[in-house]
Amino acid sequence: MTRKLAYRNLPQLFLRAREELLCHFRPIIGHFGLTEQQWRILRAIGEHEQLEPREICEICQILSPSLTGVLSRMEDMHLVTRTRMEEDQRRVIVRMTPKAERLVAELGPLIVEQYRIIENAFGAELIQELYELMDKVIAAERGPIAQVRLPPKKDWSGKNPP
Amino acid sequence: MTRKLAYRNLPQLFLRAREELLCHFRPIIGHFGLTEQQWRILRAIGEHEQLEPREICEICQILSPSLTGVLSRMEDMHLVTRTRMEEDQRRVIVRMTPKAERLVAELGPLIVEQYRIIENAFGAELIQELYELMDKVIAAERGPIAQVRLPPKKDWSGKNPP
DNA sequence: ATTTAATGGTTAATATATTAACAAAATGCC
DNA sequence: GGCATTTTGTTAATATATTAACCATTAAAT
Repeated sequence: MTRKLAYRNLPQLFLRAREELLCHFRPIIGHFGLTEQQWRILRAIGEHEQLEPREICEICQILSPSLTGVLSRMEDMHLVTRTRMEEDQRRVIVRMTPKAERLVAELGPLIVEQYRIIENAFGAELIQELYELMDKVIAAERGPIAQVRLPPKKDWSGKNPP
Repeated sequence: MTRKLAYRNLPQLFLRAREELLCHFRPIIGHFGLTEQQWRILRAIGEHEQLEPREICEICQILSPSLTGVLSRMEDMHLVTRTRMEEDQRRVIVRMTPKAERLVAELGPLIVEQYRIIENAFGAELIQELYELMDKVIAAERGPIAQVRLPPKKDWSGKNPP
């Protein structure tokens, strides 16, 4: 049990906590032939009627190059449509197809129900505290955070024996 | 702002919170030519001297098939060694190379320092609360959690027009 | 009116995530 | 001893993540 480093690792804990919850939703989403990201996107569009890719990126925490592929596949599945804007030929509008709306109408309530089950299991007050703390982490106004000074670069990843 | 669904989404918040922290470490890790997962693994081995793949999976929150590739690449980079156990030919021991130990010796303190900076920016008490809540989410003893009943499967992902 | 810089998306290359299927070694049982 | 079962890792196929480079369009500056 030699611990050479302090082992506190919040990002890691967030990942585990996320998985602790997600594992109860994954079966539902998968049952409908969707991936987690596809569902996140449908859900986001469902809440806003229509969105532009960069908005989806922000809401769903997906990077732009990644989103391109996801949307493309969802288009192939006839779940969303992408239409270029007239006034600004760079921008794009993403909308749900009727098919996707029917899907969300079936899937959505199951997710909500599963949330209720989890909230009961975890306890409402714990869930409440979590929301509050997450808000503090995410939405808080903080000045810019300093970066430690980095040493000059060496070639650590080189494929030559040490 | 039509919200057809309740929009509470804890897993999503965990993801954002994680990114809120991780973005301050990514530059450091990248500077040394490592990926986030590679660093997680080195750090884990650094704390335990040696680990078996399934232990790494559990500690680092990486699935087995994914780990196979990561370890393989780290082996190519001469950062870790994989040796099969004599007594049980299925199992494997993963260790750091001296090169990796030097890397950790340089990288580790920078991570710790960056943690201190972040802790200051976020406030020690917030960080403390986060650790406590995460423990409640992760380590808590809870009975099995029910799953909502799923409807019969339809072919939502089919590539035929609705 | 040009030139320049910024914006919104995409492509490319590599790394990781996810699910299913698989293979070999160990374990338990008869 | 022989066979079913479990355990540990891996392979395969597909989806997403990450960084860098790129391209077309628009906005800004001269």
